[in-house]
Amino acid sequence: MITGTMQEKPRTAVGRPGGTAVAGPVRSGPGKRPTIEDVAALAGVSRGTVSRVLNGGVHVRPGMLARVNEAVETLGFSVNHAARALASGRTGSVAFVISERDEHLFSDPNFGLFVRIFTRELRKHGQHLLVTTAHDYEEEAFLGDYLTAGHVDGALFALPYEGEALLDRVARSGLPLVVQGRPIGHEEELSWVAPDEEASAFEAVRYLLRQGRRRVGTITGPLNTSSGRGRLAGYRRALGDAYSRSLVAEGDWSARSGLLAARKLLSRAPDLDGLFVHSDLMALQALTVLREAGRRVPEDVAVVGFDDSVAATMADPPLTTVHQPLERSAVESVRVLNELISGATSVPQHVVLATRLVRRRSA
Amino acid sequence: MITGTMQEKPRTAVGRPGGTAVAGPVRSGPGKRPTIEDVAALAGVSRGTVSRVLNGGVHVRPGMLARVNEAVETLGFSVNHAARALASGRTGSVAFVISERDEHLFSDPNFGLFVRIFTRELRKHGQHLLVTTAHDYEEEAFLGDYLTAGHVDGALFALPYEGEALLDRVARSGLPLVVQGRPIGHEEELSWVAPDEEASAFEAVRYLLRQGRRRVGTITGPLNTSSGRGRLAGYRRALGDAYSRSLVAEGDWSARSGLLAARKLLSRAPDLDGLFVHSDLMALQALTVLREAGRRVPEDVAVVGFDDSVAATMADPPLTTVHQPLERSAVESVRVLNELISGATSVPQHVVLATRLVRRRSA
DNA sequence: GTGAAAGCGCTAACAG
DNA sequence: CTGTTAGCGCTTTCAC
Repeated sequence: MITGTMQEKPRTAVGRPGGTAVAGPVRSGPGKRPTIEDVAALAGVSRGTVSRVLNGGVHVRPGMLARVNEAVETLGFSVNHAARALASGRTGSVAFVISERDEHLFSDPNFGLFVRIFTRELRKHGQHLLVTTAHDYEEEAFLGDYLTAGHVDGALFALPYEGEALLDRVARSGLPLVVQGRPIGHEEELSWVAPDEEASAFEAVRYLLRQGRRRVGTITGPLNTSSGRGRLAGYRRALGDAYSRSLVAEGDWSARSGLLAARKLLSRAPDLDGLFVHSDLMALQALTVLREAGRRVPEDVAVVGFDDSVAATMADPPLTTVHQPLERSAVESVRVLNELISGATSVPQHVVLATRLVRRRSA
Repeated sequence: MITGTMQEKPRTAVGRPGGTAVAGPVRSGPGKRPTIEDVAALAGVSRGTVSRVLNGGVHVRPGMLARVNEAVETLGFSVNHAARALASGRTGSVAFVISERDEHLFSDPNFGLFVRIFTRELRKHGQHLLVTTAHDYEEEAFLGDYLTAGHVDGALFALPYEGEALLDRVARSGLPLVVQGRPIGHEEELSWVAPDEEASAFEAVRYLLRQGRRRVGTITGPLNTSSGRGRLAGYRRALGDAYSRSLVAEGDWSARSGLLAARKLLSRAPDLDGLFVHSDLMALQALTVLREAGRRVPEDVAVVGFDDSVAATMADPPLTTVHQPLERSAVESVRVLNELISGATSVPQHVVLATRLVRRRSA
């Protein structure tokens, strides 16, 4: 229930008529940014020399260098990006492209990690990271305009779903790009970095089987993603003849879907004694369902999750789960992207990273 | 405990030697993007006409327009951003600047909402949103380079903490900018959009007092943010003579800090019968602490949170909380920013938005 | 309406 | 090492 508006005036907009101006460096003209020419004039050198100083100062006498830097300082000069990009053909920035039809990614703790590592790695090459998003078809087209207009030297794509139109378009434009995760339908012609989903799942399920579990179910991620599919494939290979459709329930990474899937599984296979869940978040829900159904974990049902998230350590019981080398993944992505940008490599690169099983109490 | 590496090979990098080339539009030269000149030649018109078509097609005969568009299509042409920006002085993009020393913001559900609304609003003006971040001092300086180099026409700053150096620098560069939340120390000279923190807190606490609560405590946000300070000020004003330092505990928005603060408060003031918490997340922890201490909510202690987050509805009992008009806030920010960019306004704008108390079961 | 031409501010190749 | 110069691709007057 809502009590109503606390404050009657819906908005107060207050312009400040006089007031102190924001302090700033000396400007040559009113509202005009100083150019490299202004710096050259003040330092008493040529435009070329200033440019050299700006680009690392190689082949410049220390004396000149100091004078130029001083002029830059007093003028408050900073390079005009557009001019530099036009002349050099390089922009010095890279986009992290997130096409999120749902809002999954922003609440994903991995997302922040990726941004952090990307930023750090790119900075080593003097590159800036721009996070760009699209939430629907129109925005996707608009973002496509941006990416193909030469704003960036390359793009890092977040885990795509099958048939993502934006990925197609940008790939066709020739912009160097690296995908996080296997891009279904583009495994060959695009570069990507991904954990070994199939092997991870295979090992996780084998681990359960070796403990004598005979009825091992699985709650999958969405099957239009390579993660969901790859993990299901590994599960299936590990189970072999013991595989049965009734042991599989599809989730969509969300907590709610995990809850529903666990219930479905339990009703279809009441003799379930093992469970491999494609994400920790869904696994946590499964734990709740199992408890409510009176099953002990791991005594009655052993559970393995995926992600090695913080939540996994705090679960009751703490979750045995698959750890992905996310940092490594981000680092490799930037490395590959820069090889593509520099032209050091022209063929698509595919990097598969090993995972490891983190054993805790749930299995 | 970690069982070890699942897969021996740490990485598999597979280049694709032959393979099919990525399909793409016709290119004039090898690796060269078509220019406006190529389009002009193909359409049999001048460069100027093509430019006009590209910029809305006003003052161009329909026939020409169609021919040019056709040429654009067959060439797969898209404008070179750098050249356009250099010639026009406008970039068509706006940065959302997030200087997050801790990782708070990315896990904040509000963050995704801001990105979504900003993107939507900017698109109405043909502008792109770039999310940019800095995690430490060096990255902040690097981001400052980016923002002051003319990459963007303006910047939207996420809720800043006191004395944020980046904000200072960018403000001094003259780049149009709007801050989300009152920027402490720059209230006058910068433009900002913020909820009425003081009034919100005042009303929330008065609501508790009107119920006959006499010992109302508060768990604050960090007191180096305007939110924390403003809400504390409103609390204090509402309490009047009943105010006491022992009723105040500072948190930092994190769940853990809420837990600790609630415990501290309860031990310092065992007769507590009301609690105003500056965020729902911290309030949820307080509920747990109160329950563990054997206090019933709301019978023994009435609790009011802040944010009206999803978690508030699912709390036990559902949380009475202050709803902020985040969407409105984002919309206003973009509006003000564009007034600044276009020059329609040259004085700083200050927008204060009303909030409303959402009454549920906890108070 | 349309074409021609003058830059936007910078880099990079070339002399010296 | 440093100055000179020719563009980078586009917008935007200015004539016609």
